[in-house]
Amino acid sequence: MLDKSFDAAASEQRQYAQWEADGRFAAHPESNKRPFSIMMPPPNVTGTLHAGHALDNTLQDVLVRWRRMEGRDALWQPGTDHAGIATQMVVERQLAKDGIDRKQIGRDAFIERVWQWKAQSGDTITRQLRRLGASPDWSRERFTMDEGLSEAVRTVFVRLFREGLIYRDRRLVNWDPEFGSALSDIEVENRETRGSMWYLRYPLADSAGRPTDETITVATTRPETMLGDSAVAVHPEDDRYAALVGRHVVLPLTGRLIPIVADAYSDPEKGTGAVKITPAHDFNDFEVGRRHDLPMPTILDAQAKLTIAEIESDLVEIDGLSSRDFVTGIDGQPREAARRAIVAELERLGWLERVEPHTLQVPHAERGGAIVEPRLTTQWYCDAATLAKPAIEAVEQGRTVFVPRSWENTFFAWMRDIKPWCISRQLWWGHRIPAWYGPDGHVFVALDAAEAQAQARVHYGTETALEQDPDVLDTWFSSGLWPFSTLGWPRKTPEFERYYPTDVLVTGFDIIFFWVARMMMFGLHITGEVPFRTVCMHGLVRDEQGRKMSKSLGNGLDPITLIDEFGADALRFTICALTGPGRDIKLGPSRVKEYRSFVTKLWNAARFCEMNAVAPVPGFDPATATQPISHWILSETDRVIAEATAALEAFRFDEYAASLYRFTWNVFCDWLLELAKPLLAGEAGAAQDELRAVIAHVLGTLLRLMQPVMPFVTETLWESFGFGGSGTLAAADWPQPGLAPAGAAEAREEIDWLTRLIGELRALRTEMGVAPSVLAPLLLRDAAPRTLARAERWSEALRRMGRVCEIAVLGGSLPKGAAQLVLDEATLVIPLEGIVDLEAERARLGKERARLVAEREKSQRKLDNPDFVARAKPEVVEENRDRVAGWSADIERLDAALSRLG
RNA sequence: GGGCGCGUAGCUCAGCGGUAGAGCACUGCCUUGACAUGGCAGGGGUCACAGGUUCAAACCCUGUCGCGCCCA
Repeated sequence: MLDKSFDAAASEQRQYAQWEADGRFAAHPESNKRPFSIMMPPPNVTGTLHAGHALDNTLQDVLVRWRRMEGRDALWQPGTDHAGIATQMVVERQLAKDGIDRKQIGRDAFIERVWQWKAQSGDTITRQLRRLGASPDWSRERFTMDEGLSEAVRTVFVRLFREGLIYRDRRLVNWDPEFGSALSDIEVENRETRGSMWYLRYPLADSAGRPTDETITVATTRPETMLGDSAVAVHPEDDRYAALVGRHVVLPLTGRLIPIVADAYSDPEKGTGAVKITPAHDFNDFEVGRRHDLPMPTILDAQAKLTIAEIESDLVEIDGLSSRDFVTGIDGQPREAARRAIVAELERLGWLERVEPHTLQVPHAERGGAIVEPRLTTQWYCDAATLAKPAIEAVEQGRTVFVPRSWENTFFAWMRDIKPWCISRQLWWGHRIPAWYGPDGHVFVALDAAEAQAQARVHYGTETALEQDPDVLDTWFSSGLWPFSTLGWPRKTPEFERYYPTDVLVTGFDIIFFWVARMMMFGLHITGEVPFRTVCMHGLVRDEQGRKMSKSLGNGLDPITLIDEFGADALRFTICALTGPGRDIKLGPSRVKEYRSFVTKLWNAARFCEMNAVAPVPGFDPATATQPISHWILSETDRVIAEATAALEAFRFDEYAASLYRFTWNVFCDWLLELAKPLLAGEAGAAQDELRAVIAHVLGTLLRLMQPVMPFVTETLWESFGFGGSGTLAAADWPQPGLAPAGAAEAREEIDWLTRLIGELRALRTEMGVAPSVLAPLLLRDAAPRTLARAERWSEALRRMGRVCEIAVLGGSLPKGAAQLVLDEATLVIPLEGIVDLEAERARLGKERARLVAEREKSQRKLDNPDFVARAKPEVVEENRDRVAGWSADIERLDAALSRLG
């Protein structure tokens, strides 16, 4: 006997353990089934499950569980990411609590600490994924810093280096001064910030290089960088400044002479139209500097402190304009302090013209939040533009398809304008770059130290000590290899042969650049094949008000709390129900609570079945069912199978959930079980046996359809009903339509008639204010023999659901105080003496008549339009003719009913 | 500034060329023997706005307004 309510917590623990013990999640590369593979986006190894993971993994789990039932050999590849910056930051903070700096303990000891931290917290998120019910093949779990995956990283690095697609370059890079590392473009987020626009006057120099009274005013948001200016740029077509191009200005504070150059980068509309050029501290200025071959002095160091080393020798003392003492005095100041000092000094000397409030975009490190500083350094780069071409083609040709398709535009836009990818990071935690340097700086790139040493021997002709590059690779470099490195590549493995390219990637659009693009580039270049055939993009999880979840708002949702409170099935179903194509979802406890009642509804429906001795009948064939109710529910079941399957095929998780919800609640519970009640409570016999067998069959089908989204409650019911042993629903067959036997169309019509009749009766009684306890006769007038037979057949259901006490044919005149209904060819008379008032009934029928007349008008107007009849599709015209005819007949019957009232 | 998306019932959203829908919320009735985590019935919408295409527009096109995101 089923408990009064579903105990989610107990079921979850037991079922999950059972599935794992039975190896239900395992891929079978040796099998001859058709493979189906999904790569789980690897979460941060030391992270915890957030709402975004819950969404992403629920969708993947639904797909995987469904495909397994379809008989595919499914590989859902799990694993975790070492998340270089994030993880190193966490461990550094831990050390900082004990007052330790990582440099004090050294690289090896620090890395040891990170591994310890990983060992301690590394399985948190995989445990949490289990709570969610996720069913990846845990036996194949991988970590980006596993030896195999690290070998893949080295192999790819060496290969790309040899192909010239990885190289070292000295150029401007995004620098995180707090962390002391380079970042890639996309790890920087621009935040709108209120700041100022400073207008600085620079004096023009005469031919001897001395300052004159003439000045040019430049506008800048970063006055402190003026010490590193190497030009002033004006637009080539800006008449105001045409005469000044080629002359020089004397840079205040430093006394250095810098040229005025013409460059289209300068926008005549902005500021004064003249802009200071600081090539070592601004990306646009860097390009201008390259075009005009300008010097590029660096004036901020790795900590973003002022450094004058590169300008010191050029400092010139000019009274009222520049001062060596001032400049040397602020050497080593943080950039903010340096700015204040420089602005104050310029103002004191009269070179600050004015200051205006100004909002600007300030680059911040995506992780950590430090203000990013452009900095001139030598880093390793990957030639992303070259790698992007085949990736773009693959999507253009549809070898990889985005769902929804519109994301392809975002992908194209970014890929077509991709910049060199800075892949080196000045961190300790990560894949160390497989490059070694000789004493003269010559670089040897090799799979390991021994191979590098061998190269050096050849190069130098003698044994020479080498030093490995201290830097590590961007984390996304290794995650870009995930679809094949997890399958054993670069070794030839059966897994790689079988599961690559993968079928689907499910991920949020926020990492389309970070991850999807990199996997496409690497996958195609390294293996020659796309990494996945379909990319299913979903949105972000927001809170119930639609706000982005953030630590600062404190509105983050903990999926585990939701699971504790409402059960994993409820959370999973909620996620599916809310996941429209590519749209953000608004999630919160109230939404999950809403859908928990659906889990409860299913449970109670099953309980009812159990109490009525509904149980699977071995060998039962639905095709042998004979009763209309059986035919009807089997054809409804066919429909839900088709709908659910089509929805999953189209990645429409919302439609999948909605079709299950509708069928379970509005068909199975509201009609099938209600109509079955009198039959189940009635005489035993073949009809009752058939009905029980059919209900059991439908319930079993329903459990199978729901297993992917609600694995726990369905598995529990599956076992209790004896559909199969414990934990076997996950391995059951996916239902196929075709259950309804011949004659189902007739049965559909009959049950449709019955439900319409009951609906009309209920509405009428409510409108008349008839208490449910009062039963009323149902008299049929002008009813066809078939209608009479149907009414007779369903008399008990009509009694219970329509509150009808007896059914009879009405030939003569209308009884006193009777209400009338028009249904198809028949008029139904419901005598309710003492309740129905003649005037009220007349008004009610009149209102109904008016409604039908209005409906008929709409269609008639169309038919009166010759263009409509001539041009509309014939079936549409026909449909409207039918409607008009139907309504006309109904109106006639209503008129008859009205005249009978007298 | 460029691109993408969204504006449909109080809320969350589906529908994307042929009679405006669902869930939740709301109102009324119902302690009927699966479920009050329930049942039954009901109210509620110039489908942001303005043009256009079409026999027919929430749906297609153009523009406007508002909101969001991404890229400069």
